[in-house]
Amino acid sequence: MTKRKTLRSAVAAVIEREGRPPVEAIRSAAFRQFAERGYPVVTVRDIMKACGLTQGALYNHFRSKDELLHDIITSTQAELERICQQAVAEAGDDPSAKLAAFVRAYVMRHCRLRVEALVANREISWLDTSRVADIRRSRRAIRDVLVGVLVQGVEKGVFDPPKVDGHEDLKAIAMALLDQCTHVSMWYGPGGRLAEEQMAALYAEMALRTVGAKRPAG
Amino acid sequence: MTKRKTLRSAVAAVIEREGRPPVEAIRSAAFRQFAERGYPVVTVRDIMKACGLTQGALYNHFRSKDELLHDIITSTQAELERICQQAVAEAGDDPSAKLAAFVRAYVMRHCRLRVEALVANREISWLDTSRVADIRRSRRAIRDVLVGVLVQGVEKGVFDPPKVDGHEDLKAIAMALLDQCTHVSMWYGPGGRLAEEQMAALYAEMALRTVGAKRPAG
DNA sequence: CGGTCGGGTAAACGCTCGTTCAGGAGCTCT
DNA sequence: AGAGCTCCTGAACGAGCGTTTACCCGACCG
Repeated sequence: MTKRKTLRSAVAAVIEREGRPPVEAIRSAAFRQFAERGYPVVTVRDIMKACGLTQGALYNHFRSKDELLHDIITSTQAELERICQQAVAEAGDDPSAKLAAFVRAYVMRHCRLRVEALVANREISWLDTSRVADIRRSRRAIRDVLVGVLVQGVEKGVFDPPKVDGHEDLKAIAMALLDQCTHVSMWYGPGGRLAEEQMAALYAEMALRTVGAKRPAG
Repeated sequence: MTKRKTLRSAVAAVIEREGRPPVEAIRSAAFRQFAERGYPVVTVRDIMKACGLTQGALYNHFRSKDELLHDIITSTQAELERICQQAVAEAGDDPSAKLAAFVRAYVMRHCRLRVEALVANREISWLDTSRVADIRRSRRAIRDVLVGVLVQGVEKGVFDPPKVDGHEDLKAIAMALLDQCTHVSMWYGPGGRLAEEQMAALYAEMALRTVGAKRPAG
């Protein structure tokens, strides 16, 4: 009936132990190790040992160590881009609601998928230049979503952002907000005092204050 | 009279070309390259070629590549710690003035000494654990200066920071502010629209808004 | 003016890296 | 049952790393 003990190949052993096929196990082990120690010092042997295979087996699933990194970063980054756009799109017309939704989604994701976010943000530079361009484009897209919200808020008169010498620099403000939210993944841990939702709420509030959002009441 | 042409050794050649002794030239070349490409992928040969010497000469000045990194990071970090403490100390008694002074000094430094700040913030993890402890201690010290200012502001009733579920988490807010200010060094460049002083002013204003500082007028 | 010595050179060492490849084990299909 | 396919093993390869070493030059001192 059961096919438990009939599976005895190396790949079946991985599935039994990890509950998923080797490709997934490799991706996950790589994520963890890249996050903990950094791409250049994690060896192919390290990754494969962590999922109970030998070095050579990597090359049945990825063309190179570089492609492995590119693969896990792009999937994470694309998902993040999708989440941010969706959050803004679903938040209605109010710029404050859009900003809050954006920040909440962004922070939630960076708390919940800490490891993935950390790798995607810290390890791009090891990719070769053509691959790194992809990721930078996606980052710029996310930044532009945020800038769009800020512009709209200013035009509608519901944001009153800081000015330097009489002019706003919304791009700089957007960068500051993104830096703040992104690097939550560097220090937030499940041991912290605040839950993910509380972090998201705190950061949304800080963002609204930063841009000078006029409050519904008070 | 002049001793110009009498200096013809390799060390003298470095001084003539770089205007400083080899130790300094090595430190500076290492800074630049670590910032651009990251500690693990910059080789000893790279660094020494950049200042016109051969690999072996490094070991007349530093015990190892690791010690070189430790040396340049600790000096930068100690200076930053000093600057932050001094800024707060000289700002008088008003928490808002202290916060603004802290942020201004911190951001100014991260704009002006972009490269140094970038290395000190990004490359610690490659040091061995006993050395990394030093740096973390210094970072914590800086954070605690900021937390101190926030606590004082709240006690005096001049700050009204965001609350989650009725409680403030000043440490989280301090981390958010520091993340924001620190990562200026990742994207700020002399080509940007804002000068260093303008960046500092912008970030100080954002910080004051974030903590809900009551304004002197209005 | 010859000895001393700091600080350079260039070759070599041992090691580990990413990657390749010949060989083999187990699954599926007829 | 056996061919064929997928996928893993484990040894091997060449390159590049940080570091050590033997040697040497030029400046300084009595």
